[in-house]
Amino acid sequence: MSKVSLTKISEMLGMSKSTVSKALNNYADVSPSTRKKVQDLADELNYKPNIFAQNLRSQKSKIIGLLIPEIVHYFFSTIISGVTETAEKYGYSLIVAQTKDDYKSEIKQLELLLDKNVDGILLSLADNTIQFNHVKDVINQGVPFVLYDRTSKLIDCNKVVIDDVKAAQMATQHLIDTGCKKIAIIRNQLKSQGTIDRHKGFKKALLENGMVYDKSIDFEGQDFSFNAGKIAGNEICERHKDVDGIFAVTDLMAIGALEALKEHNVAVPDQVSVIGFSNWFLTQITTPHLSTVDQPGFEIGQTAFELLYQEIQNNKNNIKEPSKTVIIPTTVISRESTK
Amino acid sequence: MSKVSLTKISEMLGMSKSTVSKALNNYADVSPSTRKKVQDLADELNYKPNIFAQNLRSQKSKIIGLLIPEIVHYFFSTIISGVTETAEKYGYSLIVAQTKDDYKSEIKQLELLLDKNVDGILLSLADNTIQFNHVKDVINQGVPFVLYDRTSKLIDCNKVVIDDVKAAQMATQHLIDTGCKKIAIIRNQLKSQGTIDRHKGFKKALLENGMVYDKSIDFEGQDFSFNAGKIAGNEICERHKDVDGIFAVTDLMAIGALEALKEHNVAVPDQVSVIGFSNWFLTQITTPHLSTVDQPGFEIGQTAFELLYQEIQNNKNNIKEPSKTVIIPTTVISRESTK
DNA sequence: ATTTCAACCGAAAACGGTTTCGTGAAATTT
DNA sequence: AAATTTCACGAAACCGTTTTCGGTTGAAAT
Repeated sequence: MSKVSLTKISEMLGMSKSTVSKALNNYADVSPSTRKKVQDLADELNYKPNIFAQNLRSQKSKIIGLLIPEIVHYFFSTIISGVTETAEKYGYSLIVAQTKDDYKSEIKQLELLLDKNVDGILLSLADNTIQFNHVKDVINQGVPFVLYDRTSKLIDCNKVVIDDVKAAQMATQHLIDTGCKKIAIIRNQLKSQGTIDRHKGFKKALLENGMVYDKSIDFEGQDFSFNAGKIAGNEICERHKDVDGIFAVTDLMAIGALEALKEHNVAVPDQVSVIGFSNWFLTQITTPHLSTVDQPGFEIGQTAFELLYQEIQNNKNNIKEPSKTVIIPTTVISRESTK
Repeated sequence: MSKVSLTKISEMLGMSKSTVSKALNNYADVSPSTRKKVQDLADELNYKPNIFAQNLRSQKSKIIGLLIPEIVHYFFSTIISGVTETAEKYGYSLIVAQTKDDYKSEIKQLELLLDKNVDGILLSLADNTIQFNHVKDVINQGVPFVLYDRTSKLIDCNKVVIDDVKAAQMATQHLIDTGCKKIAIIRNQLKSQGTIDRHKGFKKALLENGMVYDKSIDFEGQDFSFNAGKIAGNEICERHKDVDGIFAVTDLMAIGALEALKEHNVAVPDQVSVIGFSNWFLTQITTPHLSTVDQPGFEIGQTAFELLYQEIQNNKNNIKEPSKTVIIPTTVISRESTK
């Protein structure tokens, strides 16, 4: 245990704990000689200030909360990684918890973080969160708060996101640029903002290139799983042989489609091109390697923390800035599944 | 802010803070009527005890530290998930940090956690950690501590692991049972204990089945990546056409080998069977689906926390138990890449 | 009428730092 | 030599809770 306290040091040296504290914290009003005496003894005894006492005094913990929909998920784990690394640079630690993509759990986890008195909170909304009083409450309490990735226009706070519309548009454009004439989309239900926006971007790209949006090759799965992608892929092989390009709103669906094409002996990309979304690790090890849109989780995490840190500083200095939204750029990554 | 403190409540009610505290904490020596008055006002004002003060008093934070070699990693993210869920049940939160599989960083992160006064630490050793004074120091300081997954016999503490020897033996046995006569192993250098043990298990299975260990089909890659697996797979296709089974010590290597076999038009599993190790998510979406050994991260995380919790309780009650090692069972998962 | 004993409450110490403010001595300025 | 400033330090309040240890009641037992 760190049994050695400030008080003990002060007693050993025969001075007051005020002086000892000031000596260690580089206050001006302590002479060089006593400063040295104090620091030497502190070093010798391997003194570490008791962080609980410091927290109580400062009402700060130097810990922030990171709330994640789903930890076991490539994209979100890169976000954890980005946040931890950046937080560490600023001397902050991270409490990580997951909402399991559930509204109720989100409320509960938020509550738990508040109970811990974290200095700030980073949140990506659960899929089925459509009411926001719980997060507005947190913000109104003055807790520094930023939303990342899954956000809502109904919440006024700092945000860091990607432009899903634009990213999907670019992905579709990539298919068009490489010669696709009839492009299908594979997606889940139009519930989450991400899916809605990607769908929008897809249609926008078609429109801008004078192509028609054909509802019969707009495939809606039950979720965004491998299987949902495979089912859609099968449909395409069996009933829509004229399709020569597929945009899937997640890599997993794209890979499912890839599997279906393979089983139907359809050559990728010669007969059909496929592009996914997110640039998960596994896109690099499929055959063929999957073209996709890079959704830079590390950078999103990094920026999210930096925004939060700014807010913490502003709070301390009593300045109030208007909320801003940072858009992290995405890029199309062209691999073997497109020409 | 939670501006309302115990002291304020006591002033409003005209009683001492001792009484208020006791009323809220269900002490016996407070009359039902005052207890009710206190609780009612506390509810009305939405009183939350200041956790910094509680921490200072109890010298506990109800936070534990989880040190991970690499966050962006399927296996380790399942561990985070298992630990958080279990910790939550016991009212604990989790600080997560990564060592990037580096000895120096491990020392530093351990130091940071101690500075935060966490109630306990969970660690999986970095690959290049071969000296253990830093962790022995932590243990000697009396901080509850358990090692998970990557451990060392040179450290005396609670551990939770899998039996790599046995798991590898079972994987190899599965190949033998499904008719393989000449089995290659693909692995990285024999440095980490995990690899050493899996290699050992592989040879043990051969021995017990009266098969010879052939050094020429023991492939050592530079790391355990997809590419290393693919390189070995190419070697097998080009120079060892009699091989009819492959055991790779990681799923990633197995998938690399799968890719090489595909490119050489070798049928899996008809000509060559392949089995990996870990049961990463991606083994379910390769073609063919990869047989593998399930390494249950969630359960490892769960057990690791429970051991730590036990240790925290024992510490509190001043009882000292001998260290124990819990072995989490693994199972062979037979999919399409083996017969 | 005195002792006994619950039941109920509060004063105060403790946890371990930080920070304000005051004070005496020394150094400097008039 | 007197007035002023600087320097170095300490006393004490403070952060908000928990917990020990008495003390004051009123009722029951002697």
